[in-house]
Amino acid sequence: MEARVAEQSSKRRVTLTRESILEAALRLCSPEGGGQLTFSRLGKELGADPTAVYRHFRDKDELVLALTDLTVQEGMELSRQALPDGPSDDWRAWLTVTAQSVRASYLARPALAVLAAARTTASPAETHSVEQLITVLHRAGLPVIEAAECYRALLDMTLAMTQYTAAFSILDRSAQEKDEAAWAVKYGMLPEDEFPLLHQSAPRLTELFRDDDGVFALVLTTFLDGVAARIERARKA
Amino acid sequence: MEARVAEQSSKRRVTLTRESILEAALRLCSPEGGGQLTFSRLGKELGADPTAVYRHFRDKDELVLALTDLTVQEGMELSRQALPDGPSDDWRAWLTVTAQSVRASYLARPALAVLAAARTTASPAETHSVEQLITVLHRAGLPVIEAAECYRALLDMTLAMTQYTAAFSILDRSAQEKDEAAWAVKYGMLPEDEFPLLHQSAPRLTELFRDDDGVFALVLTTFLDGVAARIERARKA
DNA sequence: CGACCCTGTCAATGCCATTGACAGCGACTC
DNA sequence: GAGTCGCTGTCAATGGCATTGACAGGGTCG
Repeated sequence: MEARVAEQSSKRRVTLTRESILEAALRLCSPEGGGQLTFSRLGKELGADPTAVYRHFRDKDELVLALTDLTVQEGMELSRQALPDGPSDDWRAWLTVTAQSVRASYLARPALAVLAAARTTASPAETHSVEQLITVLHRAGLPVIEAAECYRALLDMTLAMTQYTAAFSILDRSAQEKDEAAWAVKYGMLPEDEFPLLHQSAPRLTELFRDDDGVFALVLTTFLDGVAARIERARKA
Repeated sequence: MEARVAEQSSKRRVTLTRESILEAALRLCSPEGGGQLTFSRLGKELGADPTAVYRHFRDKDELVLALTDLTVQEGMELSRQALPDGPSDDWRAWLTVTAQSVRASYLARPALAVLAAARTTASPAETHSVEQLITVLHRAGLPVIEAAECYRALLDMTLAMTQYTAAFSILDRSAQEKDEAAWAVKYGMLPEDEFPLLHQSAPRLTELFRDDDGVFALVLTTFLDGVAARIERARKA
């Protein structure tokens, strides 16, 4: 390694590492990076032949898996910064922050969210966070098993809805507008006498159409209300 | 149209209709039909040239949109059969049945669920069902707007989680097992002293791993508990 | 110094959606 | 009833994609 500088960059052979590839891939997944992850783009981004990546990841699936790991991990990290060190008693804040952090990490890379699809990351990224989360729920009064179930339910729901949002955000403007227009028309034309309630709530529904974050917030708080009910029930028993 | 019979089937020109295409496409989306929707497969299924479909749908997106419409519609239809005619007072049953029906319709065609991704079907399929659903919630004590929000939240959550499940079910066995194995190992090796609660709930968590329906049921009932709390709150005010 | 492996390169394969030119055929016009 | 037009199926071609196998340079280890 004699520091032969990169002036010959034209034909210089680049050296890839697992890390450099992951980094570049994450960049590509973000909207600023183009929002599409393909081998050819990845090759260009790295200044190497697209197929060189295969030396480090068996196939695209493995690459995506590693990326989701990083992303969930980042989300958990993010939530840790926003939360007090030790397990506090404010379970609601814990769950909210965790869910929103994971969601935010994913939404920063919509392309990844779409590819990740069903892959519930196998590595309980940041196991400590998970343990703490369950602890918080348990201290609030939930039996351990039930607390674990809540954690799992919350995470899956969050991932699913986030991926859903991401998929939509990736569509080109035209498709999005097409959807929105159709939606607005349908709700605007509802005969008031046949669908009184729907007609009455139409404005709110159209408003919610493009507001995925709003819908997510809705689902989340309702879910948390459910958890609260569960906790209360457990305490009485 | 002189009933020249199909003995000349080799070079006979098939006539496509929007309906016949949709039908064939739905067939392809089901696991029995191969579980993959592509133009070439669709062409073969119809006995026509793949590109003939373009005469009836501008592109794949339009086709998929029409298919999701049909599917949600079928789900709503299904739920109507399982429910009493007029709006009853058992809002919980209503929401449960609706969610599970829509989910079932989608899961019968995992390939579609994956393609549909973010496309919240623009046509409020079976507007009557929606109106009824909101009515039920409103009669239970929820303000109209809030009832509409609940409907939207429930539907989106259901669609998102279902698509999530579908995506996983489409992976080949090997990938699924890879995930599962990694998962089990991770949870099995957790040091008990560092992660006491996680260690304790590991069996339940691994059990939930492949049980997407179980997780969905969990999310759903928790969500409904939340709705119940909301209703109670609204009644008091 | 030689064998070997790690890793980047290159050319090729096969699937996919999509397009444009063409062709049969029915309907409609004069 | 002949000509014209438009609807719709066919065919060949394009460009993007993941993936594979043969090759090659260069570093390492014996």
